[in-house]
Amino acid sequence: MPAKDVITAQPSAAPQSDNGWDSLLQEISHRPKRATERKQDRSKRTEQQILTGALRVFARDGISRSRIADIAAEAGISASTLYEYYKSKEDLAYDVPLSHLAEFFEGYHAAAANKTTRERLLLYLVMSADYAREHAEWARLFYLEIWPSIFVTDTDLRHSINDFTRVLLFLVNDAIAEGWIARDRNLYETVALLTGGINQIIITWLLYRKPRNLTKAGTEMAERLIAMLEIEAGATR
Amino acid sequence: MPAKDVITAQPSAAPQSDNGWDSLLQEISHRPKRATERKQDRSKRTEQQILTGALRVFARDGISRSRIADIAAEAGISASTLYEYYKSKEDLAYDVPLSHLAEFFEGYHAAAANKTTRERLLLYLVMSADYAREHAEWARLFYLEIWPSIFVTDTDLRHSINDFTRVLLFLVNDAIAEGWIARDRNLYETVALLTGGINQIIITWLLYRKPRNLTKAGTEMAERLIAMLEIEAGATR
DNA sequence: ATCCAAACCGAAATTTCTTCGTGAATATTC
DNA sequence: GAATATTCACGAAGAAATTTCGGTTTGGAT
Repeated sequence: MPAKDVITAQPSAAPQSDNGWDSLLQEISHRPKRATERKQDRSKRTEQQILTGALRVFARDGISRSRIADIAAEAGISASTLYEYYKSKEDLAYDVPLSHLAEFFEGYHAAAANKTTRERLLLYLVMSADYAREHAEWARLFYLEIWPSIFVTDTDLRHSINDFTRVLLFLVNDAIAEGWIARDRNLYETVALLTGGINQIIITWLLYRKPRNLTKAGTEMAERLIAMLEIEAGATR
Repeated sequence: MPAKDVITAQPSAAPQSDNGWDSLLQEISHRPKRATERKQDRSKRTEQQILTGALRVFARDGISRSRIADIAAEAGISASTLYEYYKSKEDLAYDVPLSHLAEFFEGYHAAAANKTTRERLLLYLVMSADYAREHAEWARLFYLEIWPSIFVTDTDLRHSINDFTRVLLFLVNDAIAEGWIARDRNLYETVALLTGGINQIIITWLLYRKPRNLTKAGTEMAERLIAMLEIEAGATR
């Protein structure tokens, strides 16, 4: 079944291509962890402590200023032991956000079940903002350092970042098929608009703690964006 | 004259408060350079060569991976000499984008003269994208490393980044006064929408070179954003 | 031409990341 | 449950980069 079918499918009240949806979210929230799994319980614990400590230190000092020695101390191990787990500081930095991303997608997948496309889109934007608020350290690392970094070539991470966009692409596609987002607008431009709008709110909050209430602001922005797209579709119909 | 006047002023065909506009752009495009000016011609040349070399190396390798020795080599000086000019690598990284920013604001100020608020807003967004295209190395450094960095405390740079938003705030304020942007919408949310939309296009271009034609995509996005705001204002009037 | 400050550089110090050899802890096999 | 193998941990040494320091050269005013 060519991907084009998603675009040319018939509009319907319930979101079409639910199979595509579930398999997409399935794939996204269960991306394989690293190939080499830890053998002993002790080291699974240590691995978790490294990730926790690294997240705290990276978020506090930024990747560049963070010191391996500090992270190791947070994790209660020596610096050299850390190299048994990650081959470099960069490698560690790029692994830290992955588990949170999977968690987000998993939570979203569950919350979006049995919803219309419009509700799913709204929920996605709202949950993005809300997850950033709930996991501010992670959000700092992810939105301010990882996402914009052109040097993220680590494939797992790059995939996960692209997944963020893929979900939106899927939903906007459905919305176009359902007729409430303008068909004659560039698909990627619409996605950029949605991503940009919500991310800008998140980034501003991370940098300046304004707006005070990120959940409220994210919801407002999400509702406004969707309403605008609907009006636009109506105006050009 | 309190700042509120900008908000409560009468709508008019030509943009009101042109004095405020000119003094804002004036201030923005002529932020003071560093306090200690170089004394000899030779070192003014060297300073320029450092900035040029640093921009190239930072854009190519990223701030973190860039080496002072490489930058010094590009500038044709020894590494230790570089420390006569900048007290650290970070310091240098944060100084590099400043002159380009001033140049952008200066160019915009000239281009925006004798235009309506709507034209000015459109021009601002379009020129932002276009300037990034024309100065891709600078844009990489600025949009992907500097802007999102929470650790930019260097006041000059922080000011300049905020200036980017201040111009939009000013224009949206005028547009609200003129009645073509909804008054009942949060001002900062509208600015976030504009900034986010256009930045997302720029960032995607920097990361993936898509869309191919950034100027065209930026123009499309800018026109769409403004049209949406106008429709929104009409719908809620 | 002389003098002084500014600019420059090589070498050394410092800081941080990373590797390596070895010993301790844990799991597996008999 | 002892012997063996594997995994995990660490201190010390090595490597790579930033930054400092002392002394030399250069530019420009007098």
